[in-house]
Amino acid sequence: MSATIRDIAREAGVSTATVSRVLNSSIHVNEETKEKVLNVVKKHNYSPSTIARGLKTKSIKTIAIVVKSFTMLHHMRIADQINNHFSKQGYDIMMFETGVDEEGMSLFLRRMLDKSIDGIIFIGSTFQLLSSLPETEILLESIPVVIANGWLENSYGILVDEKKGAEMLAEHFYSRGKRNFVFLHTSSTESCKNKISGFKKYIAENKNVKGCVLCVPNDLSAIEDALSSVEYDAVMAEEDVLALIAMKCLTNRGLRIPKDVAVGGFNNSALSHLSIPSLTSVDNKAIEQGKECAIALENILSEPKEKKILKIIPPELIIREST
Amino acid sequence: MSATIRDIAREAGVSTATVSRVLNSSIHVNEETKEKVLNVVKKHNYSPSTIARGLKTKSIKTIAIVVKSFTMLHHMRIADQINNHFSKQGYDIMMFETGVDEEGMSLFLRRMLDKSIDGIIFIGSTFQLLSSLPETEILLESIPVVIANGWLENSYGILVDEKKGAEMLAEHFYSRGKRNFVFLHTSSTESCKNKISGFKKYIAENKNVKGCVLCVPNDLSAIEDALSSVEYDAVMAEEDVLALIAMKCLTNRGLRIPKDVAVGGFNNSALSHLSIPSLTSVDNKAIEQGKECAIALENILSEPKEKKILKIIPPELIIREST
DNA sequence: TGTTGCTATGTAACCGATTACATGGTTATA
DNA sequence: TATAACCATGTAATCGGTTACATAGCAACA
Repeated sequence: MSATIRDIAREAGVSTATVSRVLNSSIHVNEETKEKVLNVVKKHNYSPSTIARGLKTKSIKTIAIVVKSFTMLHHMRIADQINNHFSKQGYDIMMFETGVDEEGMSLFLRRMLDKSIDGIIFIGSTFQLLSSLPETEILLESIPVVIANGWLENSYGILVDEKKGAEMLAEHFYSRGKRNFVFLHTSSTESCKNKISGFKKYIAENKNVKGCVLCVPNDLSAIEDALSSVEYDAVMAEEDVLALIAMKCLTNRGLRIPKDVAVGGFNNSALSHLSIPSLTSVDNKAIEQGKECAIALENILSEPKEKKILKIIPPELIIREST
Repeated sequence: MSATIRDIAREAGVSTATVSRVLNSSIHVNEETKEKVLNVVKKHNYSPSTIARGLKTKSIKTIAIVVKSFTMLHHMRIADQINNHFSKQGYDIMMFETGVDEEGMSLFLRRMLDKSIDGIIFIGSTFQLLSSLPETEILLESIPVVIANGWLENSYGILVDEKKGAEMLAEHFYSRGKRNFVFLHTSSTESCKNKISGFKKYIAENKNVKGCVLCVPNDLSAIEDALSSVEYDAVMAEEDVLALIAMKCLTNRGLRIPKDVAVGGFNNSALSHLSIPSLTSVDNKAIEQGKECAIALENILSEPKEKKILKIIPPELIIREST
């Protein structure tokens, strides 16, 4: 259908090697020939087949981004930054949504290997589970890998200090006069565990503060029930959306926010300044994380030796009306 | 690094053709040979290179999804469905985030052509602009294209009847006793224009209803100003997030929702039942749209003749506390 | 027995690029 | 003038698969 390098070569009266040289401008080519070739190229709107090139060069200039779900906004914000960075450099982005079961994951990793993908970025602490898969070792040997919000030996990890974030939020509750905290969560990802450990640490270090951790199913009435079952004056929710749900439950029960109960979440998502009252949230720095991931991967691509690095980004507490 | 078909062939004592046949099970192969080959394949964890195969077969089994931004949740919900559908069939998903300027778009289309991509799905009415680009014609001839929320001649379009949705919401305002509407928007996409035309149609057909359209910059204080400048008892916002912003402004001014002002949005996003009060919204059927897109593309892939079809999905009004 | 047909498999061309190596021409150096 | 060095370009192998065509073995049929 569309022209091949041979067509161009024939029409320009040169060999395919010369056409290739003109296009990749590696070695010097006579100006005249160069121009002649470029004219034919332009005339036919020719652009070399990525696949054919990839077969020889072992690179198809594409980065894989792996997320648990396309609808997790926080992760997509990270992906967005990665895309911005790499599309400027002529890379394409392949996106994978993986279930979290180990079997699906193994299958996925194996598929990854036959595609000559240049690098992989996993987004989300979910992918910590990679460490337990036998395929992971082979993968790490063959393809540069960066993980956002997680870390594996022999890979490059970008983390936000979520434990610290939880401590900051707890500290802030305290400064508002609250003494009886609840940590509310529906998942039990690594990320959530980190937050819980920060929460518990704060409580342990401040004897006049009480606190408990509530794990609830992701369901409005279940959350309502759970929140009615204990006493508290501050709720820390695993994530902004969950914080909004909590706020809704509290408001329904006639409690005033932040007077009766303070509420805080994580991620500083777009929603947090839209709710009424607006939501205090720990910003987990999606944009920075995305940028750092992209830079990290780019470095590995150009300097294949550097690996095994862990970069920790400090979170930031964004105070709004809910506390 | 990893084994090639020749390695497998040698070790199994057969020719590469036989290995290929075993793996693609096209022609019948002797059971014994088949088993022998499969053993070697399993032993080396061999899986054929997608690229090498693609060079010959002109298909790399990947679908491109094109969106304006990864952070547009409504579009990502559609993408999510498409991914679910195609990953089951062994396809990979390449995702592109494009600016909306024509130049970037042209460049993008050209790049698309050298990748032997099996099909493209554009998500969003933004991509209506394709109709004005010269490259589009070539693209449509060479690759199956489906558009969600838009339509081009010679392509397959999946649309939600947004005009109707706006009328439904207006009708609903009316039934709640409201007579003076505002349509609030920040963008001027095709999608938004459709909603406005439904809004205006309703007003034109109901003489005792007044209404105006406010176009505002996407900025909290600008929206606050705009909403203070006119009189109304119902606000229809282009999109749920904008509706939430409007609700926030109204609440700040001491207006009660829905008693003083009713508010409705579009997309029935996850937020809409979390706000206080929860938000009435026109469900634009992201899940159905995604599924229909995937099915449509799959049909085109198997029956290349069928094209030029337009499928219209009816929206659904989800009534909540804000009206 | 000779022809036909079928099955199982091998041989090698091909997909469309890149690139190591070869070549021929020109210029600089001894 | 012979040799080296360099430049511009062509030739052909190569990447790792698929597949049209060839072939060999065997059964069936007239």
